[in-house]
Amino acid sequence: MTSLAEENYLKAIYKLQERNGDIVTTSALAETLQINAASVTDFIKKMAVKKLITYQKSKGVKLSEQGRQIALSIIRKHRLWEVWLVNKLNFKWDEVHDIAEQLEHVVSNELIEQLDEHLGYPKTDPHGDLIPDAKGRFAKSASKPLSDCRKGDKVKFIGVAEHSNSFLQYLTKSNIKLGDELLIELIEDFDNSFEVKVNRKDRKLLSKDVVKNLLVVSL
Amino acid sequence: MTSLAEENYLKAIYKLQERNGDIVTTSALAETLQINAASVTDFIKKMAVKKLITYQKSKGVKLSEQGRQIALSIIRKHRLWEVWLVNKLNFKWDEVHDIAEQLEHVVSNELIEQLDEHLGYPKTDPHGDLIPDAKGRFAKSASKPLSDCRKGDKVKFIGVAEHSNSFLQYLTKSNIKLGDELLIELIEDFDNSFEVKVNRKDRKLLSKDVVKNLLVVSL
DNA sequence: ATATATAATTAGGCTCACCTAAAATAATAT
DNA sequence: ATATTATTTTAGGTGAGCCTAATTATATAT
Repeated sequence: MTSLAEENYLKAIYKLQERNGDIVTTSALAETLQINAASVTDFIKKMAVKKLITYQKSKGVKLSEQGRQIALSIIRKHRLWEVWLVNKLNFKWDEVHDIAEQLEHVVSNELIEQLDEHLGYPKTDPHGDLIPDAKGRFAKSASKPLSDCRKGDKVKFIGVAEHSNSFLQYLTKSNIKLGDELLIELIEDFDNSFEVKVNRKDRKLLSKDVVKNLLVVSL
Repeated sequence: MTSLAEENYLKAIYKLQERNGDIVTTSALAETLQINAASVTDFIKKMAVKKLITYQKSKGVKLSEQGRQIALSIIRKHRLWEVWLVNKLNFKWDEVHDIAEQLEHVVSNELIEQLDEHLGYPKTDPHGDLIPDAKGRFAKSASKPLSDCRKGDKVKFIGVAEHSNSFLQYLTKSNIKLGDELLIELIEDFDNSFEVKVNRKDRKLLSKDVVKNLLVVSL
């Protein structure tokens, strides 16, 4: 049985591995988990004994295959619960994270498979993140940041690279939603801001910090 | 903030108070929580300091008003989740308890109120138990055990006094469901078993142990 | 009323998941 | 290459929630 703390460590390690490459440092873990580095050292030693991770002293940690599977199952649960909260309970996409953080630790395979069915086997969560299947597999998305696109490109907005409430609320306020079509009309040389046409209607000005966090696919 | 352990103690005390009268003994709590009596003594002293209960040394505990409210909110959550599991996720009434025991500890008022709405504000859970409202109030049901009825009585089966899987499964197997009409055709003197007609169709023989756990209202 | 049995409490300990402060190691700057 | 800085680990400690064994209090039987 894996404890709540272990699950949170595994999830954090998984996300840091995705983002910052292979090996995860003690301090990075301490920062994301908001836990003292000394405590992290302590804990990862125990996790290594349990073969949830591999640990090289003073270098950092990596998920074992077993650890990766557990991390993915938690991510699966988290994202399915988020879909439920938004699609069935009418929550907004910036309101679901904290609740899903609690729900993701509920243990029952039947529950999660029934939930998946109830939701119609969604492929993505409300932020466009892919939902792994029961075996921890998911298709790699071909998305890239809008900031990597060129003037004239026509793309579809399918995900966010930044999940903070302030960013999500900014998009809501700006009426930019997953699935919207974006046409790049101009890229301002000076500040790398983008002028885009949304759904062939509204013209919007998006700052550099915004465009790098919008994930899109070519149309 | 009340911890997981505190919530479980409060719920256990509430149920024991309902069942066995006002004051709850250390040993009764230890038994229901499957925790050593010495640990219970320890814990209830701390709960008394927090004013969740009143505690008289060597006599037992009672819920404070605050403790009662928390207990009721957990029971509310538990029962709403059970309704969800049965009505929306197709679980059977004997499969939901353990999952609801986990879900009941998720903290979010918005969540539980949205869930309530999503379910159409149910009054009872899948076992016929009443669901308290957000303020911890619920109507007192007029139900009584079938064993208190007489020959010739026509009643409706609306709840169970015993929630064990084996009992619930027995009822399922016997095709006896909440809402069924029961007509008492005969009460056997020797062993207090009942012969009843279910929904004006099937004649069923029910042992003493069964009839005392079927809760009914007169029709 | 006293002996016996049952229940509750006290005392001392344990594990988990955290902490701070100090020491050791690794990375960076001169 | 050495000094400085940053990171990681070690050592020792804490509170929550449990444990066993021993003691004290309460209930029951004679």
